[in-house]
Amino acid sequence: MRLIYIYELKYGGFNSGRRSCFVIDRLSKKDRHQRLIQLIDENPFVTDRELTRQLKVSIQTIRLDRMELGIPELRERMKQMAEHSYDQVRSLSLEEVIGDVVDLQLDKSGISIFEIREDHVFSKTRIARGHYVFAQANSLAIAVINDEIALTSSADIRFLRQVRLGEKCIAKAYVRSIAGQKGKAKVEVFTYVADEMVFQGNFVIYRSTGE
Amino acid sequence: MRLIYIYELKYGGFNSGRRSCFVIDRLSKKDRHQRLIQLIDENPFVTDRELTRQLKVSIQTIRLDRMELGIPELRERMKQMAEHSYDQVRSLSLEEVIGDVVDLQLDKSGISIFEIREDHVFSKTRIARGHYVFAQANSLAIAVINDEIALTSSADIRFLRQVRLGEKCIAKAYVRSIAGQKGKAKVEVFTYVADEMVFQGNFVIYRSTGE
DNA sequence: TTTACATTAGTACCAGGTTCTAATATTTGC
DNA sequence: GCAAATATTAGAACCTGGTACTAATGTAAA
Repeated sequence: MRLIYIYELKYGGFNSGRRSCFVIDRLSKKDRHQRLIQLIDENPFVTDRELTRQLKVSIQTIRLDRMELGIPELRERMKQMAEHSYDQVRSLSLEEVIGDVVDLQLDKSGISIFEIREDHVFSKTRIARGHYVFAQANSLAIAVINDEIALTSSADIRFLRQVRLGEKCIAKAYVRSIAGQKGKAKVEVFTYVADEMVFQGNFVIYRSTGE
Repeated sequence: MRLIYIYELKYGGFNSGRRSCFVIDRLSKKDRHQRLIQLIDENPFVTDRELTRQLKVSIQTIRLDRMELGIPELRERMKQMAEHSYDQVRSLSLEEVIGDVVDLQLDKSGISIFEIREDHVFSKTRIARGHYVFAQANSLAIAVINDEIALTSSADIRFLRQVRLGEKCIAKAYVRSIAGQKGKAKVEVFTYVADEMVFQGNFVIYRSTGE
């Protein structure tokens, strides 16, 4: 009985004391979650310890909240940002000629080889960025056209399977139609890694002989 | 004397044993430093432990080397990269990546700017190579998808008019559908030079949340 | 009042280090 | 050939920013 009394006193005391605190400082779980998301969004470099100060709850609560919200720890957040920026910087320069043309029969067909290196992959997955595979095919499609000016007009492409670091892409282009003196040529390109087709594209190439 | 003798034996033994190791496995300090710089440059996410394997020296040596060369620890490197990219996203002026992302609303839309320079054009015509315009759009389509792994599955693209040296390409991406937890998202990208649309693409992006 | 949920506390453990001391290995100079 | 200088390795204590887990306690709803 006495214990209960003490508890009641405690409750009462804290209640009247805290209730105002509640209104001013503390938030409901939902609101705290919202605020947490906002704070991390504003500053992704914030530690749990700093969050406890701002939200006035224990560090365990912060961690439970992150768990529930699926927000990774600071280091993981930084890592993800770093990887992202690394990928961006990496994708810098597409070389002038992408792939080595090893065979070329103008207006008929061509073959080029392109090896996927560090620069061409996403650092996390080591899978080639699509535009490199595209660039190889696009360059070949243009090279195979025997014309002063040849430009890609449109393309319909499929990435059939991911290409990984170290793999050699062999692109084969076939001219399907040339369409007269001036106009559009259709070129089909298939890219293989070993026997496996990894990319297929139908290119429409604009061409104009003379000027 | 006996101790010295033992030492000499040891030296001799290790020498003849190690000398070959030296030639095959080990490098001089200078060479190791060069290699260390190279390795960290190639993959900034490498830990000291991984470096010990590659350079065949103890972890203490790696750490002394980093100290001498002023290379910070992995976490600090990641932090710097993260901060750099964070600053980049916040500020408008960026390096020449394949398009500078100036606005990004994940799973919604994004905008990137890419200026066509000498490197990006056919020297003869001064018209941009198609794959650069494609790369800008492709990178943006992937960046706009809020996912661990996002890869281009297929694309349907149109080059509406030639883009010339010095022109600024403004690509706008819109996520049209996300298709659940795992699967394919559709992203539409329009690239403009001033008011004129020069490129349009429909990308199907493969995405996989978690792993 | 009992039950369910929310919050807090505390412990052990981890990666990937720093900092320091100390021993040993190898090279260099004389 | 030997001492001094330099290079390498080993180990312990400590740090940050966490995870994973157990357990107690506070608070609201039935």
